[in-house]
Amino acid sequence: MNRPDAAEECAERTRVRDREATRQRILDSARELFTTEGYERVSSRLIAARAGVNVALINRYFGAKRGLLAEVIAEEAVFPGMFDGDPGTLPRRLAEYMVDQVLREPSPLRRALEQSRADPDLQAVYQERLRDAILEPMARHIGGPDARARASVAVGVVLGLGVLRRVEGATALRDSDRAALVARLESVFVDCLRE
Amino acid sequence: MNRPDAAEECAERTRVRDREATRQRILDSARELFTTEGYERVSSRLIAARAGVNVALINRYFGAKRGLLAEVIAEEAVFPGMFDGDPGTLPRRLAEYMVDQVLREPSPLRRALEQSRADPDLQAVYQERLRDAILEPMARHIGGPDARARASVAVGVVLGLGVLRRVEGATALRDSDRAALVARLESVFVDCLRE
DNA sequence: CTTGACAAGTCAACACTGTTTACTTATACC
DNA sequence: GGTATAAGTAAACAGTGTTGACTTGTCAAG
Repeated sequence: MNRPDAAEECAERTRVRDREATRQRILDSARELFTTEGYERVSSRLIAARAGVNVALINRYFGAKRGLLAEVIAEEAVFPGMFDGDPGTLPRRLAEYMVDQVLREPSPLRRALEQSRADPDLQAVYQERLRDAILEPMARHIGGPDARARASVAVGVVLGLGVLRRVEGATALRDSDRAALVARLESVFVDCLRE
Repeated sequence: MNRPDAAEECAERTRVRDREATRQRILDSARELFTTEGYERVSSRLIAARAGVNVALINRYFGAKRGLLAEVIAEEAVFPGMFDGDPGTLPRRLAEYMVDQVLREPSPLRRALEQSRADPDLQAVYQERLRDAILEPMARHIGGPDARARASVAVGVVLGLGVLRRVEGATALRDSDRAALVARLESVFVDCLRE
């Protein structure tokens, strides 16, 4: 049916049986769909169809649909380069990062991932990511006493503004003066992080 | 089968056909299950079974499952009495509220509802609730220029600490000194809200 | 070159979800 | 007392994630 001629299948020969290539196809399809549609809106069958593979391969290669999301999350960078510079300028850099994330549309993947936090099975994935990629690096970066507690408050602000932007749109913040908002957030982060 | 005798059914007579009572039974069952299990973990059929009614009645009375959650959310108070007192003491009261919400286990319903934010169809419900029950009251309460923007930042902090507590457990914050944490958050909220 | 083993890929089913439609039945009013 | 109307029911629909048995391509050893 879909193979009208055995000789014609050379046109399909670009896709030989290749575990790694197939895995990557699925992963690419998932990332694209999660990005544009969000985790819960995308079905396994759609991901598989878009990747041109069989549905069962998702579970074969990733255990389950959530394994796909876990992998997509794992390969996404958070706060790129934020914890490298001078710790004294971290509040300012955080403030600018937040404003530029709040004011402009957030990255589609970030948006999709934030929409996918409810899946109970994903809780562990998010927890690990939050701790290892954000909380701990920030705590190490600022140093001093109670570094983790101080970092936690700052991270709380970051997360909260993200939620506000997603749920309510953060319209009031997007309409306000950028410099004033950066200054306000900077002093907020200073309070969060000071010893 | 479940009616072995027509005369015996008088034992079941406590439940006559009563629209309002049935509606309430479903609502109670849903609130209890959403509270203990979370929205997505609870199926319509389970809610109906627990309420002792037919599944189809959920859609008859609430349109859809999400209508049930919307109603549960609507009847739940948020920030009780927070926007009544002196606006000058709002940062302190917010800080204490957050610490006592972060340190102790949050109300099960609040926890369940926070876990249910991913459902795309619920977005509008949460948005309306956030604006009408939190953002606008707080903006009115603090007054002054850019009240909505200032309130938005404070609400962002509130939301973020909730997310942090739910995802990561906010262990570092729960282990830190209560008075110090209240003081830190108070100054954070002062920064958020000051003109 | 042929054969066999193993991995890659497929298919159909399972158990579940929320929702709808057509149906039955109890209640209250004329 | 009969009947319209609402309350309640049963069964199906279309969809989900997931699984196990199956087929088939690939590659190495005989």
